[in-house]
Amino acid sequence: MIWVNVRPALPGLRVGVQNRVSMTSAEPSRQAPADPCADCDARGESVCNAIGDEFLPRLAEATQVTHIEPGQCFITEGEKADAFFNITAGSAKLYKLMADGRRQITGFAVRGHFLGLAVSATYAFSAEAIEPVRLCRFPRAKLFRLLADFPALERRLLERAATELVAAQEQMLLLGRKTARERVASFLRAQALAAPCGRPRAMVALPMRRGDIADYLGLTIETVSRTLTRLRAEGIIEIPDQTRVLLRDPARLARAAEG
Amino acid sequence: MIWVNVRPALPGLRVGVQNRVSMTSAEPSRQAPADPCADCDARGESVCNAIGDEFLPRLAEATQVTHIEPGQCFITEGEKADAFFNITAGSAKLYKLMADGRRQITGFAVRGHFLGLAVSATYAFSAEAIEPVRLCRFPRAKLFRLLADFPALERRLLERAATELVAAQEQMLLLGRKTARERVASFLRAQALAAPCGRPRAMVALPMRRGDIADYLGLTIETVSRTLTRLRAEGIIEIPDQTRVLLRDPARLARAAEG
DNA sequence: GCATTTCATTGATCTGGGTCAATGTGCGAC
DNA sequence: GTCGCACATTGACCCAGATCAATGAAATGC
Repeated sequence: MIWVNVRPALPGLRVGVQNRVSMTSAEPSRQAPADPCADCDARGESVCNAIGDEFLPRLAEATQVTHIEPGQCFITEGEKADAFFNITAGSAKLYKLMADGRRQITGFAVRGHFLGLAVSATYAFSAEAIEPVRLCRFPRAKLFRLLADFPALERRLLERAATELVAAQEQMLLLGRKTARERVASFLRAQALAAPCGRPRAMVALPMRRGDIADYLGLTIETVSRTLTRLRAEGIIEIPDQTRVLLRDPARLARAAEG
Repeated sequence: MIWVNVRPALPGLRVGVQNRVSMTSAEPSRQAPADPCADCDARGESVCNAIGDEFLPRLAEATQVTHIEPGQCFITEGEKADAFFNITAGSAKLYKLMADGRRQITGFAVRGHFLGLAVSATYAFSAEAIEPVRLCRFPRAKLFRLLADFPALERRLLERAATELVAAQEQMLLLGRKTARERVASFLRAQALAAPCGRPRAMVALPMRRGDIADYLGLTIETVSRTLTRLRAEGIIEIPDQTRVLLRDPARLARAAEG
């Protein structure tokens, strides 16, 4: 039994940190603003917006802006959890591995996602960039100090955690009880809704590989592919290219996602 | 395709609330203590222990002690989420249902478990007592006032949510990628560890039905039963009666839970 | 006591989705 | 261009676990 949809690439590859705060000169410039948090285009979607504008320097002091290339791993399951992350651009996959290589992707993270909430001393999952990722790295101690000083931030994190728990329960239902067709249909619907920008869209971006979708839905690459082909044959979706799907008939897709 | 391991019983049955605080007379008695929180035998395992002894009257004022009989439902998916719950005795199952009756149990809750963290206006899951449950019911508004006044409580809830998220990810791995044998073995191990009292025990209590285990592990009753029988035949476990399992060979059970 | 109900176990058979294998289909390098 | 590589798709076949069907084994009622 071989379930490995992972390519043999570089697990746990570590990535250089680019600390914009300390690198920045006194006068702001277009490339490297004096205060990365003030100019942050992900502030609207991020938990950090619980911190008022007047305290942005304090926030900026606690974080480091980092860039991750596709395929690179920036969190490794089992390693010491010494930092938290807020994704401000790009997309990543979060996953757990078994000893024999079986993989379960537990979620995809996009702009505004906060990672690393684990209480434990070590990370419970790994995270790898799909598209180029820009993220803010918060050393553990600094984040805790922020949490102590800004109760609103803690409240925001609690809300996030609760939302993720609800999503996790929905995913358990999918993995435990849905058919392959229902899983793929549910996934397409969820991706349409979860798009970083606003309301549901007919054109869904799928930056991840088929193998990633398979490992997220508890299926094989072949079943994902066949199911997409069948949905297309039924006129429910179109597949202009490998990374995009057009939802032609959202109502029938919704029905396909349930019984 | 029929997956329904639910018996046709009374969904959404509501339960009378016994408010001990207001019912209690001025002088404490053995049956109905003046301050239920001061005498709470679940305080050690509960989030409320973030609130110092000196504020226990305030805590007691915010909650109602309630008793739920086995089979009765005290949270119903989709209903208005107007309260939170802390279980102080007994055990319950948490689950999501599909329109055709397919059910996924997302977890079992025992003493110390805090339920209802959903941000949304409605509950994302249902909860039904397995053994007689005693719980503290916190009206939404009162809990929020507590949270505002006791940051330590909020921190505790955040820790709980993070822990549950980690457990949910582990369960996704189980549901998405493990074989029936691995699932049952993982479940038995987890139950041995999650016992309300202290460290792992060889004798594991299984108060839930086989159908509940099946709906938790994404299997059928028959597969759960056959798998338990096989583990017994191999000398890994003993099954003195339907509600208990003795782990004879924890090491081999651990191996059975992985590859 | 016996009848009834509920739940668990066991066996026989079936099937959705996994496995194995071959065939597209870009896309970057040269 | 065309070679090579990485993915995705498609087809043939198989098997773990679901389904269907009895049969045990406790618990409850009368």
